Amino acid sequence: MDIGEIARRSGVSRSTVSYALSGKRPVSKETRQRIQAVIDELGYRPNAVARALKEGRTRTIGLVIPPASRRLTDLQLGFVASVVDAAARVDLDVLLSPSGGEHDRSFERVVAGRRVDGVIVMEIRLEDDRVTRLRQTGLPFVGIGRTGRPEEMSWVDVDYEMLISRCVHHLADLGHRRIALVNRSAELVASGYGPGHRAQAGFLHTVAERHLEGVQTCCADDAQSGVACVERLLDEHPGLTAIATINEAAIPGMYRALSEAGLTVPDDFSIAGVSAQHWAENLHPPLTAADVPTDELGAHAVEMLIQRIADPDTTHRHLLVAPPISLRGTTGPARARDPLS
Amino acid sequence: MDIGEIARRSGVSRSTVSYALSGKRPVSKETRQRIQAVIDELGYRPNAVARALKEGRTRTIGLVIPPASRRLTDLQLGFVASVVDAAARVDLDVLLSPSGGEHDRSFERVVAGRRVDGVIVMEIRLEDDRVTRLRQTGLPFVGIGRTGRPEEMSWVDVDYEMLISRCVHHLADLGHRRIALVNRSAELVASGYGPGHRAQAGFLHTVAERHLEGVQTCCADDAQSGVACVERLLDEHPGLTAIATINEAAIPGMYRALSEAGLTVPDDFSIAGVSAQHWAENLHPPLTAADVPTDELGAHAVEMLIQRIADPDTTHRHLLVAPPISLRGTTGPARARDPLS
DNA sequence: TTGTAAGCGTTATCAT
DNA sequence: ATGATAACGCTTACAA
Repeated sequence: MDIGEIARRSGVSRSTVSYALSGKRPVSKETRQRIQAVIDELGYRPNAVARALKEGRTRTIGLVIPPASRRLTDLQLGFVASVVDAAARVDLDVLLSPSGGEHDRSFERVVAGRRVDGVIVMEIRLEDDRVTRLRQTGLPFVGIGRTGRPEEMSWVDVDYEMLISRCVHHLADLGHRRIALVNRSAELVASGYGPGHRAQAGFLHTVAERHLEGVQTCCADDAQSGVACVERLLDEHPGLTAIATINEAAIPGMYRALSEAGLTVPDDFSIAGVSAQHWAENLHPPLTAADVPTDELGAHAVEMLIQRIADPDTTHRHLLVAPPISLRGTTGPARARDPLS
Repeated sequence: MDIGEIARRSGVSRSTVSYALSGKRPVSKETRQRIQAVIDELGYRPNAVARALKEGRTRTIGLVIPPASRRLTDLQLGFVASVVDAAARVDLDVLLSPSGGEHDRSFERVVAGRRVDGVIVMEIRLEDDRVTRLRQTGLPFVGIGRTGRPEEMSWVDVDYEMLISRCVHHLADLGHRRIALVNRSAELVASGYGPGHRAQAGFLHTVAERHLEGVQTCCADDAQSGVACVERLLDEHPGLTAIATINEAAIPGMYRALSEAGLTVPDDFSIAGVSAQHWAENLHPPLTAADVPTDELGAHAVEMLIQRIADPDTTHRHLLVAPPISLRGTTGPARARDPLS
């Protein structure tokens, strides 16, 4: 059943049906009602594909997520949820593209095949092939995260440099002198993952500024790795009393390793991080952390994208958030660790 | 730039370009190379929308998820990931539709607008409007979950009835006599959520069979509710020594409430559940649970859907899994609780 | 081996 | 107020 069918049955032309539906030109009340009756009877709905072809837009946005095979972190999930939610609110559909690996067939399909009006890209690297490709095609896009030349694109991002710096300051204020940064996975950081590098930068300059002893390490995004990471840290750096981290997925493991080493948090050891709010709250003990407002960021990304789709030549907009650190249960005054315990 | 542009520049007709691309009819080596050169130079990619209109299929499947606003459980996330993954593997894109609430505009758009070739629906109720609607439209679909008349549709599902029954048997074998079932939220169950009802059925008949004292309760899908739920349970049923549950999101809260009540797991209290494997493993202590193979289920759902798309009239297929219970750290021999402690 | 042309279901520009 | 008709970009009979 197509628009022609409706036209025939209501005794009007196809254009009249189209106009009755869109309201873009006046249609007499009687014909409109007659058409509507037929539509209701047959349950007709315009074919979105045909409309997209004709109109040159799909009313769909692409969301480029990390490959689904490796589990997404809670923060990433928060972004996905908020983008989907914000898009649904303005009647946009979301096409998922799990990309970032090598042969991004899905990415190419979505982007080069013009299946979408614009794209939101997650987990951006300082040098990012997908961004390069998007720029080539001219398809409007917004990053959740930014490249090394951030002026040249629209993005929303978390100010990891600032946040880690604040964490370190906070820990230093509590008297901690030996502090570790637990970063995301080594591969991710090596591949130029922005937050990893910026967290590192924030860590280094604050450690220097406060004359602390800083050690940084990478850790894969899971609890087991968190355990191994902290065990190694405690072993190699007996004087360590605190951790700052952007690796939320590893935190439960850190807790475990600490407690198995006989250390209580926050009495013997402090942890401060960057995380999704509900995640931080639901940990036990609840994590002292900067709560990333994923909802706000995702909604803004969608809004920016819509604007770029409407007018691709507007100047780029940026949103960098540095939420305050919420004091919860994992940071306290430094207490010297007995290297033999 | 369209296929006509490529045709012009290579001095052939548009159909030749199309055939050179699809290989559906032989094209001489020279012309093919000439065409390919032009394509490479201009970076041409066929417009997926036009192709979809012509071919009558979109090479896209819809995935109907619970509204993104209320957080998805780990199990749900596991399904989403595995569907996206399985679809990507066979070059299908996934269009997300957060539906199930009241105003399912997104669902209507996707389904009635024929934006997809088929749909996978999550969180199916015993009576499900979306299933009814899909049946009306004739669009191929597969459920992750099943309605009250499961023969009439294709689905994959977890045998919650069997699994909860096994949990209860396991706990009974360990000597527990007073056992609670912690279900999903009251609204969900009231709305006819299949797993909730089937878990209940399994619980009731096994409790009867083993002559146990069973109490069932609902609990929202979050840690806080888990705390409240267990507090109430301990308060109202002093003899309770074990819980069986399908509410994974509430488990961290249950742990907390138990430990705050001075009860250790599994020495004083046992818990057995149904959950995603990594979730069960990463809890502390790791949860004795039936590990739902989300990967297998998601992949099967996609495979079934592809088959139904290819031949909408094949008989319905079903996959009901009842993974074994993995013994981990949360179940042990019953020990009488001191009602005054 | 290649070209011509119809048609997928819309929307929108002309007419009337 | 309404109708005829030309696109949108592609695939695929049907011809040559």
